[in-house]
Amino acid sequence: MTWWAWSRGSVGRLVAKERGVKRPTIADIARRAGVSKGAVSYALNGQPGVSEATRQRIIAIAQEIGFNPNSAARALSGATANAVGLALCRPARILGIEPFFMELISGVEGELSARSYALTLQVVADPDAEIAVYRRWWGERRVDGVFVCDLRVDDRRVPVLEELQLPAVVIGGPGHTGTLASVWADDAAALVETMEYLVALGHRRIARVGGLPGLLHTEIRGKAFVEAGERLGLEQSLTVPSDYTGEEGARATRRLLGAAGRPTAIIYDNDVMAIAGLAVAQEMGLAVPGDLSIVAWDDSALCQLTHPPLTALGRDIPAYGAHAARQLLAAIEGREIGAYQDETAHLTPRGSTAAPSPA
Amino acid sequence: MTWWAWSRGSVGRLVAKERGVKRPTIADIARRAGVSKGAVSYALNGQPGVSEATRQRIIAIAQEIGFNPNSAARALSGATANAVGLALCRPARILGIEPFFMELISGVEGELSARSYALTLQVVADPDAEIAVYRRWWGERRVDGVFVCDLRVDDRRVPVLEELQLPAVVIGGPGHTGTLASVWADDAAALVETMEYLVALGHRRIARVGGLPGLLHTEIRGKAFVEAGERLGLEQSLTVPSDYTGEEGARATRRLLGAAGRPTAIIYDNDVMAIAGLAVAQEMGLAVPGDLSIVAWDDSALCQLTHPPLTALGRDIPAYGAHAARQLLAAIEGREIGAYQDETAHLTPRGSTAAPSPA
DNA sequence: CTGAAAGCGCTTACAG
DNA sequence: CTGAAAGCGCTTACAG
Repeated sequence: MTWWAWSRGSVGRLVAKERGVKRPTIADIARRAGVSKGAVSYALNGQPGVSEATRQRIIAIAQEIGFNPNSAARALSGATANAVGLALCRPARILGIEPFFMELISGVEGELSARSYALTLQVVADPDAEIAVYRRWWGERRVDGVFVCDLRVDDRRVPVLEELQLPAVVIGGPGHTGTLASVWADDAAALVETMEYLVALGHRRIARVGGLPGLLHTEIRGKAFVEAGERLGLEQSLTVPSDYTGEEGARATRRLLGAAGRPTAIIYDNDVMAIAGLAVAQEMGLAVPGDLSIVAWDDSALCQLTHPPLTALGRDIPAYGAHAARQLLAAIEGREIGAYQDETAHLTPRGSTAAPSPA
Repeated sequence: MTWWAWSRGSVGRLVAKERGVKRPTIADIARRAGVSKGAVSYALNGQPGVSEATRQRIIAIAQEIGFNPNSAARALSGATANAVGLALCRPARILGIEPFFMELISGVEGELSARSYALTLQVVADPDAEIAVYRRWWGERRVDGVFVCDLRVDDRRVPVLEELQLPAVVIGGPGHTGTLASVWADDAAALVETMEYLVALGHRRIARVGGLPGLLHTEIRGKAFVEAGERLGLEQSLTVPSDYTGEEGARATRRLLGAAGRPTAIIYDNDVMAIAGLAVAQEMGLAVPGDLSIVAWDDSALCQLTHPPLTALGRDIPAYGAHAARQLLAAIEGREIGAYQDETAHLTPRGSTAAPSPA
C-alpha cells in the first residue's frame, strides 16, 4: 500500500483494455477523411487552418461515427480539465435534509452542462480534509476551478486557494473572500426587513435561532439582528445558536418558549429548524400564529407543507448557483471578476405570522 | 460554433498556462532522486522493479514536494479515469426537497474517496439526455463506470450501457437490470409488513399515495399493495398515483379524504408527500392519528419534525449508496458481480399511527 | 534491479 | 491551406 490510494490502478486498467469497446479517435476520422490528425483537430475546434469544405466533411464523419474527444488527452495537451469541483463539508444527515445544496447544484449544473463542463463532487469531513482535497485536485489537474461554500470569518481555505492560484468562486460574503471572486446576497438587509415586518405586526419580543457559529453569514445575521433590535427599540432580541438540524432547532425553541417573558416571534436560520420549532410550539400547546409567530429562512417547498404554512425569507437558489457557475467559468477563462451581488431574499408572508395575541 | 460545445477551450488553456503555478511531476522526482521516470512510477505505484531503499527515498521526495499524479496523464496511459458518474433525471425542485439523493451521494462518496475516485455529477432533463450523457462520458473516457437511478420497467438505458460495455450498477430492482449489476431492497416485503401492522391496529380501509408511475419500484409496490389488500381482506385498498411533490401529495390526500368511505390510513411513497398529507388532514379538521393514520416511506429526519412525528418505513440510505459504490468499483475491476440485496426497510412506529376511532 | 523508449489521444507551433 | 512532428505526464513492456 502506498501513501496515496492508487495502488490498484493496474487491475482496472488491464481489464478495461481487454474488455473495452473500441472508441473512435481523431486518427480514425483523419484516415476516413484522408487528412492529418492536426487537420481534424483544427476542424472540430473551429480553428482556422482548414478549408470550409474539409471542415464540413470532417464534422460529418465525426458525427457519423459518434466521435467524442478523449477528455484525458485534451486535458493533458491543453491543461484544462473541463471540470470544476465542489467540496462539501457537512455531515451526511444535514446534507440530506437541507434542500439548499441540491438546489444550488441544480443551478450550477445548468450553466456547466451547456458548456460541457463536468461537476466533480466530494463530501469531506472537516476543513483540513477540504484543503487537502483542493491541493490534490490542483496537483492532479483534475479540476479547472472550485466553488467554496460555507465561508467562515478569516477562512483558512482562502489563502490556500490564492497560493495555488486555483480559480475559485466563493459562495458567500461580503468580505473575507481575499482576492477570490464571489457571489453573495445581502442577508443583513433581508433580516432587517423581516424584523420591521414583525414590529409592524406588533411584536416587541423577537428571538432568533441561529445557524452554525463561525459561518460568516451566521455572524452577519447575528450582528444585524442585534443592531436592528436596538434601533427598533425591542424589549427583547435574543439569539440562540444552533446547527441547522431539527433536533437542535427543537431544543433551542424549547429553551426560548420555556423561559419567562417568552418571545412572541422567532426567526429561524433555516427551514428545517423552523419546522421543528413549529412542532415544538404545537406540542407545548401554543397556537401558531396566535401565541407565536414563526419565520423561516430559506423558503423551500418544505415551508408550504406544514400547517400552518410558514412565512419565509426566500430567493432563487438555482439562479444563485447559476451565477456562481458563470463567475467561475469567467475566472477560468482568466477574465477579471470580483464580487457579484445576487438578489436579496424577500419575505413571503404565510400563515405562521400574525399580530401577537394580547397577553 | 461547432456541434459540440468545446469551442472556447483555447482561451482557458492559454490563460491557465500563463498563470499556472508549476506543479511537480515525476520528472522532478526522478531528477532529485537520480533515477529514471519509470523507476519513480514503479516506486509510487507499489510495483516491483525498484529496491526497497530506492522506493522509500522516492516516496519521501514525493511527499516532500507535494506530488500528486496528473490524473489526465494517468487516464491517458492507463485507460482508467478514476472517476465514476451519476446522472440524475429529476426536476430541480424535487431533487432539492428529497433527502434521498443527498444521503445516497454521501454514502457513495465515503467509498469512493477512500480509493481516490471522484464522483462526476450531472443533472439531466429527460431520459434521452441521460443516454446522451452516457455516450459522451464513454466517448470522452471521462468516467470508468456509472450509477443508474430511478430504474423503469424495460428501461431504455440498460441496453445502451450494455452495448457500450460501460461498467454500471443499477440502484433498484429486482429485475429489469439486464446483465448489469445492481443493488436493491425488497420493497414488496416492507409494504406487506406495514399493511399487516395497520390491519393489526384495526384498519380495514387503507389507501396509498404512490410515486411516479413507470418507475419500477412504484410498480412493484403497487402490485404488492393490491395483492396484500386482497389477501388481508381489506374493505378498500386504493392507490392514487402522484409524483413525490408536496403539492401532488396534498392533492391526492384531499381526493382520498373528501370521498365517501374515506380511508382510515394512508401510506405515502415518500416523506415529503406524507408531510403534505398530514397538513391537509389537519386543515380538514381530522385528528392524526385518531381519524387518520399516516405512514411515510423513506424515514428521513423530516419525519421527526412534524407534530405528531410520522411513523415511517426507513433504511440506511448512505449504506445503500456505499454498497452501490462497492459494487461499481468491483465491476470496474472486472470482477463478476450480480444483484446485491440490501436490507429491507423496517417500520418505525411513531405518533402518526394508532387504532382507528370507532366511526 | 534499473534505464531508455514507446505509446495513450489530443493540441499546436513549425514547415511547406 | 495542409502535413509532419513535438509535447503534455504518465505507464509499461523491453533491454541491459
